[in-house]
Amino acid sequence: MSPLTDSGPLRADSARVRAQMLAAARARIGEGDLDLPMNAIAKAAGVGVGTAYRHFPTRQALLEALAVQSLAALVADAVAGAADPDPAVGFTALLRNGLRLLRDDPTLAAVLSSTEPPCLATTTDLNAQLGGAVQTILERARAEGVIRPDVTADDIRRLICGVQHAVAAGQGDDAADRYLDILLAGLRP
Amino acid sequence: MSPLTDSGPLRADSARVRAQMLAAARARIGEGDLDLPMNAIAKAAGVGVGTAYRHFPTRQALLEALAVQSLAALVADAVAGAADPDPAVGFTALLRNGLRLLRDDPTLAAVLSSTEPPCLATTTDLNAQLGGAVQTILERARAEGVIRPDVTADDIRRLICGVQHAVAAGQGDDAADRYLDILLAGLRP
DNA sequence: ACCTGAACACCGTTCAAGT
DNA sequence: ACCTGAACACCGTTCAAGT
Repeated sequence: MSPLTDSGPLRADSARVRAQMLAAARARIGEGDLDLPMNAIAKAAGVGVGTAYRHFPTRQALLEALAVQSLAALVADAVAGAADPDPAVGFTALLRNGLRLLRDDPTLAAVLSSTEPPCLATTTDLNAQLGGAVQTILERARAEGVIRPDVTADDIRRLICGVQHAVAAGQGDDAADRYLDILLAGLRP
Repeated sequence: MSPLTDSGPLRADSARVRAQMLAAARARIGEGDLDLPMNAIAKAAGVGVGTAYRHFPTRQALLEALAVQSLAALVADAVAGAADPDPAVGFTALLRNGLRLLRDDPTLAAVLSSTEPPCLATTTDLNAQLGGAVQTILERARAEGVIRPDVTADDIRRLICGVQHAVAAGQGDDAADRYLDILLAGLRP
């Protein structure tokens, strides 16, 4: 069973290698270093480069594996938002939570704003779940008349990534809340 | 006179090398290749790598040199917008023109959304001119009551780069106009 | 079967040697 | 003075050889 199928349990040592690589990559990212040299990560994880490539054939695959946690959290938030009694509250909560997750995890921003199709089936699944939940939120908000009628789930994904980009294009100031507010105001009908 | 001072005329051959490098870099970018390998550009321009580095000590310097045209055009647009009889018109024209220039020139996006200070004095100058003109536009629009009072020139820079990012995070669709509209609506008081 | 790491190609950057 | 390109360090990626 290849790790690439990402279905079924891995052998114990394979899972260990995978975890060590992810930990090494996260350590690098934690130090602000956003690019992930395969050679360096393999060495830090104590495995040969070939083994590293067997687990993550491309840097994008590694990036997606790192982002799975945050992406799953975002899906959970979106599902919760879709079930909120007040559609407007669910909608604003989605944007607020999304922006927070994007700020806390740079790999999520990389995965969410990528134009390429995902490497991992898990990412594809989570993306689909996210799209479904966001669409539900939008339909309910639209029925309530609290958002522009022409906004799609894909628009929301792109716009929230754009706001994150704007927030990141400055020093650690109070921009996040203000920009989120501007986006919310702009999305009202 | 070193080319790095970017003041005063260059010797004829130096100017030729510079132009050849910029042309080679633009050719690469034109093919969608956004990173600029110094070795490859030096070879394409027919000069040694050392000479390439004397002209552009870092890739950021090369990027800024490529962006100067677009940045100057944006400054001109902003100055024109600041002189518009109708502050609201000047303001919307600024955002519209800015987004168009960002879409047409990927190097402008790289330079405008960079958090690092510029390499070239020219970039610093143009940035300052741009900031001044945008601030004038904002003050006039604020006096007219057509924008939120707390929006700064830096916010505008970051937000327009964010919208560009959102536009770029999709296929060639009609997103640019819609996202610009959302931003404009969000910026109203 | 799986893992290793030498090996090849490539890019950034410097600097001794040329003119 | 200025230019050249060999040279060194580094990273991506593959694959023959080991276990």
